[in-house]
Amino acid sequence: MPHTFPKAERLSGKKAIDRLLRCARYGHVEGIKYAYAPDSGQTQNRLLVSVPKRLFKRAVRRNLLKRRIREAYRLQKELLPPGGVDLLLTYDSREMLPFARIREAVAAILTEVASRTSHPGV
RNA sequence: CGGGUAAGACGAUCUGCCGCGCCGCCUCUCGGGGCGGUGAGGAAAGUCCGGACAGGAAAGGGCACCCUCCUGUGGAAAGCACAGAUGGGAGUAAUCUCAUCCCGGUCGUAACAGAAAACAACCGCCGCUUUUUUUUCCGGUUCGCCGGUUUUUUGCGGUAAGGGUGAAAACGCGGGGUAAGAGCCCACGACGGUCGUCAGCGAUGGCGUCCGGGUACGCCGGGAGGGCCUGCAAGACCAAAUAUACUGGCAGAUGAGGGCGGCCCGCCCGAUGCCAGGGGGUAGGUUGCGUAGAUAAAUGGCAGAUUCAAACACAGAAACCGGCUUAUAGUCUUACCCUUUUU
RNA sequence: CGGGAUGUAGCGCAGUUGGUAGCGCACUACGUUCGGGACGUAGGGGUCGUCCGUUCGAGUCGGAUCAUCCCGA
Repeated sequence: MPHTFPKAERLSGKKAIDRLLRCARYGHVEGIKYAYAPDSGQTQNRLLVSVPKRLFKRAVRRNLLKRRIREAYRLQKELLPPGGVDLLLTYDSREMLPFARIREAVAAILTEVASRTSHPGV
């Protein structure tokens, strides 16, 4: 699997986001809250990244954190097999976490979501 | 050498791997793929001014309301820039910084302190008057006193020099003058103004001349110039689903259609129902939009090298343009100032 | 993104032509009561969001800055 992140893998549009939030199941690891909803009808997974303004007032810092989260997802996306899963990652710390910590957190989230969506009976 | 002032520039570069937005070309199994190009700032920020652009309102003009206010030049304009003028303030200095139209008003304020905060009054000083003289002194004496002077006291008047408080005290100094005093008068100086002249495009300044005498701040009025309101979430276009103005067709009180559990019967409610066209209009999309131009929003991650004390300043375009203000590690250039040392 | 508004005691608010910063509730002490509440008396508590400027003197006037809140598809 190539480590790419094209436009089709980005979650956009008001209806798609409404569907995700309405059907979402939530979780939390260190520094990041996440929500996911399977069976979006798409063949690939889609990702939405958010860093609240109330945590970081400066746009430069929000942009940097969003880029780090996206990069962490791009490099580790094989942990979550493609199957129409929509995923929302929301930053949830007042500290600027370094890239290594964010990568670990995203890996944990992807592993957890993959186990729950691909083996629903377990 | 060190410290400082002013003006200006930069505020990372390169290599490897992976990755992103937009544009062009090629390929294509129409999902995509390949190649090339391009891709954040000096403030992109705050939203403090101005302009374009867009919509709304409006015959024209005035009042009201709001903003601006020394001079010249630049500029589309600006609470803009540059250069200057006058008067303060900071600094040893280079230099920085603040203020600024004109005229008027029985206009207001000046806390505390102080006699008084600008009208005056009070203490004091001076003149006249009254009173007290058992109590100062001098002169005259008919030895009873008389006149003057001094002290005390009453009233009237003159005066703003003195009152040392305050952030601020009614031009300064010298002389004359007076009962005592005062710009009351005079000389010099300071301040404000008239006129003349010279310099300057001008604000203004120099010189001469004559005149004047209560300060500071604020408020209100006057003059000149400018200003309609709202803002890209403005505005324009395309346009699902649902409801529907309007038009046409069909069915319909001889019951269309709906409800009672899916069908039949039965019961109940009952005048519109179905189809097609169609305008406005919502979600959504396109445009507005730019040789960066997205639409949940692109410049990043990892490793290394370089100059190096350190690559860790402030900070991310969302419609555009000209300014202002604020944040900013560090580096460089030019001019100048100060201190110390050396020559 | 574009428009607005507000910061004063623990909380809610006053505070005009600049001159000792106040009110209500709350708090502390005392009184009252067998005890508590209520009531009465007395008292404490303030970088007036922050930094400059004007002034002899700013909560107040003029700038800048920070924070919070509201409105607009």
